[in-house]
Amino acid sequence: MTSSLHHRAIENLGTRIITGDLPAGHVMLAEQLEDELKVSRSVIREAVRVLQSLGLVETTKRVGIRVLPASRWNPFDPLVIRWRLASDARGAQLRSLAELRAAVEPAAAELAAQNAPASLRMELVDVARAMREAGNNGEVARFLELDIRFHSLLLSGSGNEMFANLMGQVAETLTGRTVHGLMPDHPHQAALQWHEDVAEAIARGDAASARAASDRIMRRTMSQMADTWTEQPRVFIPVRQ
Amino acid sequence: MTSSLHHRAIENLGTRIITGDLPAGHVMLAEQLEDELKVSRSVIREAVRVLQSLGLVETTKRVGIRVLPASRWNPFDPLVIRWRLASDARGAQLRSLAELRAAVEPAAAELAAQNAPASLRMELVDVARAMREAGNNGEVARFLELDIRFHSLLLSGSGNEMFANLMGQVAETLTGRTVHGLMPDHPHQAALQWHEDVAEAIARGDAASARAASDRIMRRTMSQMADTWTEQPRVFIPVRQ
DNA sequence: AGTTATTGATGTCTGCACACATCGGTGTCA
DNA sequence: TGACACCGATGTGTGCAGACATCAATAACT
Repeated sequence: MTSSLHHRAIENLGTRIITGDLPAGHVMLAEQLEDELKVSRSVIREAVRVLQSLGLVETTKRVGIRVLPASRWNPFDPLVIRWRLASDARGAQLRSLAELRAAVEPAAAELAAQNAPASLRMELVDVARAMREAGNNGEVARFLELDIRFHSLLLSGSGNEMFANLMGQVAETLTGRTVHGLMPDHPHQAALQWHEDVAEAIARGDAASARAASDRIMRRTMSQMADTWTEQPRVFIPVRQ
Repeated sequence: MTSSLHHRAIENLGTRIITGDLPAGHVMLAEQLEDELKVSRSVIREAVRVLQSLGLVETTKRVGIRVLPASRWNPFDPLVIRWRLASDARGAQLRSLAELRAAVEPAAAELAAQNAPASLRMELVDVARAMREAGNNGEVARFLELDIRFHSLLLSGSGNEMFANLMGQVAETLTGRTVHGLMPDHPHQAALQWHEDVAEAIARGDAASARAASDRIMRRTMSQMADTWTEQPRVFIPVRQ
């Protein structure tokens, strides 16, 4: 099902557009795509419809299927994010996600302290303690698993569905950081403590402390990552008149 | 072109799903939709493909087109946001957007102070000054226009395409707030001053001050709005195992 | 209980008619 | 003679109808 012709057509065109292989302004014809991908019109048409909804292309009668500039892409769409992570812009995408996460997580911690259900608060405390144990024992894989669960619970507990939707992206960045050897085998004691601080503040409903502790975690991760994506070009999206 | 059959089919099904008229778990057949919307199979199929990419439905052979629960919807997609704003969940959607904005704008201000191009910084200062003038003269429409431009410039100047993408939603919330009479004819002097503070801090590259001033604006906005959406039910998205 | 056959829905392909933006030719006017 | 407005030819997306392929849920069978 994942490898239906429709999916493959979307993947093929989406990746080629986002890597810049098909540059903005490039015009394609449906018939030409049929020949190129060796699929029928219906497959192409359905794929183009989806790419259109992602802001990657627009269709005009008598012209064809035109590739849109990056400023028109929907930067929050999971497909777009995945394709960008697999492209040369991987660094810029990771930085954008990290900046978003740094902005959102302290706010999510504050909201979780006010709104999260009791069971979630308790699990958060448990997970934070387990993180310290796994971290001190050098259990890298288990630590990553717990880290992902901690931040997922935090985002979920905010009760803001937009924050919660970032779970997947956060998991991806945490995993990527570990896989690429950017995480020490034994996490810093301060970071472990801050995780426990966040969990306990949320458990007792202390919104300000939860935000402050989460903010410390985010500032630390940002300063750790900062040098890895230096000189990634920034994309300035023009303001519509 | 906006009223193509394809587009209308998406709107029809999308709104009905998001209002709950078509509840999660509800199963439809493509043939039945053809009769209902009086369009051909290709239109239905292309519309369903797009709704599938938004996480609103899934298709299964031998079963049909199944409506997915709200936890599967992509809360960042412009269509989903628009449909939610037009539904009973309007209050909850506005709150989510406000919370996201409150988290993002101070971060955007900080980044803009570090990265924004010079011309943008200068325009930001001009707009902030014009806001004070329009505000003091009770020019509501012009003030709204300038307010939208100010916050758009801020988000754009961050150099983070995800932040910049929120321009549209911010414009919508600011407009909605004015239209619904939640804005006083003469904005508070403190708020006007904070806007100038943000602009001037960005202009001189003072990231910390820019964030602090933006944070004051956001906290004030949030406390103003808080009582309008009291007791809007929160949606907790479960953490995937 | 486990295996196989049936069934019914989506997936894919194809030929056709239509709408309409663009381009080039034609004719008019200065 | 040159510039410009008009108008029809052309080509491409949009929409329609019908066919066959595929595959998973269900029923039938051993």
